[in-house]
Amino acid sequence: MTLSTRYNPKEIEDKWYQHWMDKEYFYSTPDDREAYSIVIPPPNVTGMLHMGHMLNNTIQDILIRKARLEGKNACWVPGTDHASIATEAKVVKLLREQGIKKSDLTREEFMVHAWEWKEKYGGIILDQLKKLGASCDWKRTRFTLEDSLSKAVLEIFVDLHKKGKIYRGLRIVNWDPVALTALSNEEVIFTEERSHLYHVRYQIEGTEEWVTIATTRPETILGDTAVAVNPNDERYTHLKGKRAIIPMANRSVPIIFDRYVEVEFGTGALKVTPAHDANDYEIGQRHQLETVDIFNEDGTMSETAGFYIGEDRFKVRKKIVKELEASGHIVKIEDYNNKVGRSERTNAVVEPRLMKQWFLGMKDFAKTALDAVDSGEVKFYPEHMWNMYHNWLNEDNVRDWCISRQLWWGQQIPAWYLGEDIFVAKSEEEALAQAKEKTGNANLTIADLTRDEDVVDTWFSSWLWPISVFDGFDSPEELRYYYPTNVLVTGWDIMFFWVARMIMAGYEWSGDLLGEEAAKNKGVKPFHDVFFTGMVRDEKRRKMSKSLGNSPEALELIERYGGDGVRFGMLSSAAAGNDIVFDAPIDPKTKSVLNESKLCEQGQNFCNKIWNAFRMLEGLEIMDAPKEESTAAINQLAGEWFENKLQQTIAKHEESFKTYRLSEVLMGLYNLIWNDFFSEYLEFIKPDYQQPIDKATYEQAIGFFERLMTLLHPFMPFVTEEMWHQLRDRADGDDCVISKYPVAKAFDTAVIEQLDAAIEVISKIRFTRVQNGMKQKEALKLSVLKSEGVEKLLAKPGMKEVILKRGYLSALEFSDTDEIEGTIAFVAGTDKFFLEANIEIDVAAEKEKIEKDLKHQQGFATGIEKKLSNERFVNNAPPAVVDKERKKLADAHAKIKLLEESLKGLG
RNA sequence: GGGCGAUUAGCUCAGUUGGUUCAGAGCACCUCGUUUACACCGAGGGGGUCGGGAGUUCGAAUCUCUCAUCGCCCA
Repeated sequence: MTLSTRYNPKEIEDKWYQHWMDKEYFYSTPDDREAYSIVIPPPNVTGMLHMGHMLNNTIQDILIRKARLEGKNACWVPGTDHASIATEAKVVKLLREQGIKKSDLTREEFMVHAWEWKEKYGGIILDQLKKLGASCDWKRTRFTLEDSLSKAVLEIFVDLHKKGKIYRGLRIVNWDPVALTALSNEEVIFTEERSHLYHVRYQIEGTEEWVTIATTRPETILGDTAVAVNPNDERYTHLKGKRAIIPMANRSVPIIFDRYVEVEFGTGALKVTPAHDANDYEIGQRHQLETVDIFNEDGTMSETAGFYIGEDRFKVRKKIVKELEASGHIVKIEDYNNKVGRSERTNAVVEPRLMKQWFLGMKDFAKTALDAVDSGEVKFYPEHMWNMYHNWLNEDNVRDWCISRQLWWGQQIPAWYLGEDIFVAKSEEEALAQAKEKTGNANLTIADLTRDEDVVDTWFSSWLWPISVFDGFDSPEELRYYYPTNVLVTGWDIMFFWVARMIMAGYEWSGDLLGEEAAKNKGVKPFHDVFFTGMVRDEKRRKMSKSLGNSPEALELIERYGGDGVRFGMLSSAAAGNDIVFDAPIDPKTKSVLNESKLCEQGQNFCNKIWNAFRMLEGLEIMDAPKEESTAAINQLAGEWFENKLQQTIAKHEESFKTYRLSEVLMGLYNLIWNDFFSEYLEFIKPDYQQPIDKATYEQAIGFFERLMTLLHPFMPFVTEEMWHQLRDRADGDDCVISKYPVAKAFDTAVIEQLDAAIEVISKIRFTRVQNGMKQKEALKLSVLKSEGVEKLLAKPGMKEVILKRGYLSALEFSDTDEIEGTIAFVAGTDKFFLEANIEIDVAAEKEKIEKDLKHQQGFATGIEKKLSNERFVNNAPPAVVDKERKKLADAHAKIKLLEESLKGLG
């Protein structure tokens, strides 16, 4: 059978993924083995695979596959997040297209539509992950809104309420006038936007005097209930006890003195609108001000405003400014950049509104979450992420979490109202029982109670994810086995939304759920390590996102370069934790991103190289024993050398894995496989054209190849599985995905160095040939000036033979003289070699080259001499370092001597 | 305003506790090479005073300070 010269990932990748699924290799149940568990950061159920997902999930897959190869019980739990706001918006939109208004539906009817949508379109992303090779335990696929997870949400809501941590309060909240729901602080994105600072004058009541305030939001004037100045501001002290008249509304409001007001800002006088600004609200609280809410929920002016009722706030701003200008109230208008908060989901400008909402007190939680990381129980990679985390969670910054959302797609808050009373309970029955007890009225029915219409924030379910995916709230068995999970791999952008909160939840509940003993033995944290991946950015360093259109299509990339190629590309650009600039170029003509990537191409080329190296091996004829002793010696030497290189690499990679330096491991394997194994080892053992190879060497090569495939498997699962099966006839179930990961063994650097020295000689021979326009493969004689070192080196069996073979030499001889007619000399290591040259030697050019080298060596030697003559260096530096310097100097001197002699020889 | 990170070859980035020629990788570039596993290839090469300045040290890409530029988080 002849194999194509091209590796074709398409059918191969699908074939093996199906095979792994059929064999249920990704399926995990608790057993005697050590568990290695990862929970996926659940992508939005509405989501499509993007570059961030690919990076994130490739990393998780690498870790989980490696654990599996190491014989651990690897369990990667997949799933999706119900994403209240995003999904509800999608469903509402779809219904609108069908002519159905959400407001015409009951909650129950809406939920039926929403679930239909979810079943039909949701979770496409999980299938996309399969294309990438993700080895999730698909039987465990979870959804944050499924029954058992929702049940857990209600339970912990009730629990936290009992503990007094959840409360319902009247606060200024972030209101999204498009999604028509409150948001948490984390869901508001502040960006600087160009706007204006309006200076507006208010008349002092009963006088002809005016006070000028500065505001960016003149439309809120109608909700003003005071004018505030700083008590230390001498400009305004005379206004004590006076009142100001609000333009248009013609209401009179007090002039108050509050230290919050910045004297330097604007005019030093501030209009106070307690209903529409968090700071103003606090001022209002301090001075018992009235709050006047002038907006409807959709951001239009309300009846209370009294003007422009029903018109949008931003249109009204313009109209009011015009009106104020006409009435002479505008003193001046300045250009001004201010921070505008927009809803993360709808991009609507968030309106601060005074509302009753449910909150979770964060003080204690924040401390728990801080301690977990401070104490080192939970480790962050990269470490500096701790700073951001710490900054957010410190007492001054952390604020209570608004957890209620005015939506339907989510877990409905388990609170029932009867008059002024609130009953929080897991079920209606319990709530009713509570109500009966409280009121003493045994005749109450559930119809007398009104359930809270709101749902909880999506993150209020996802913070339980590491516990709830193992059904930890129902039974401890799986939790005791898989929890704490080994590592969480996620982008740092959801550090506060999710990571910090999972830590809080872990410490809050898992202790009780695990039971005392298990909690003590295993710990209650949700994960040991958090590996924060960087954001994937485009050429201009913008975050890749669908809305910007700057992200290549993930599936297109896989289609083009194969899953392995894309995995390689993602990872090779992603050093631990740093943001990555992905190389997908932008078409200058269309301005749209091209689904191309040099890095992925490199990965694809790597697959092809592996494939072709195998084709060479596969095409060899095999004989029992080598015909010649020299061949046997070379093969023996090559095998020894590569075995040691391999062990050296494995050991190094173990260290890198510990700190999640995965791209380092991948590049290491790339070099080991391509350079050391293919370019050196295989070339050493490759027999002459159409000659057979001996069985032992062939077996050894296949053995190396096989181990390399296991090592590479976590990174490039498809090509390695394919090669695994090409390399040998395999019994059923003998698959690379479950092969045995090599354990690092001792290695001998001396063995590595010796052959490396020979490789240097070979390389110099080639260089000499290229420099002098000589043929690469013309058999030439090489001589070497006798030295102790080179004699010892060449005495090693196979060493001389390997130089002869790879240098295309006719002979390799020792010489006693340091000048040989008709040769070109070069220095390798500290030895001088003479390559036969059947050409006219350009003496001048040769001299120039030697002089250049000589100059370099002399400079190098001078540097070291200076160092060594410095007493403080010799006395203070560790002896090993000094010795190395001495050795370096001796080598340099030896080289200088050889070069000088060569120069002399040339005349 | 508070905090974090970055600045190394034309480009994208590695460089772990300061010490093996440590200044590196990939891509790009240049020269040569094709009946020999692979041109998605092979052999060889050029290219950076590690953002500027100062300091600590026997020794600094690495530590400290400072300036500059860029990016980000929080207010």
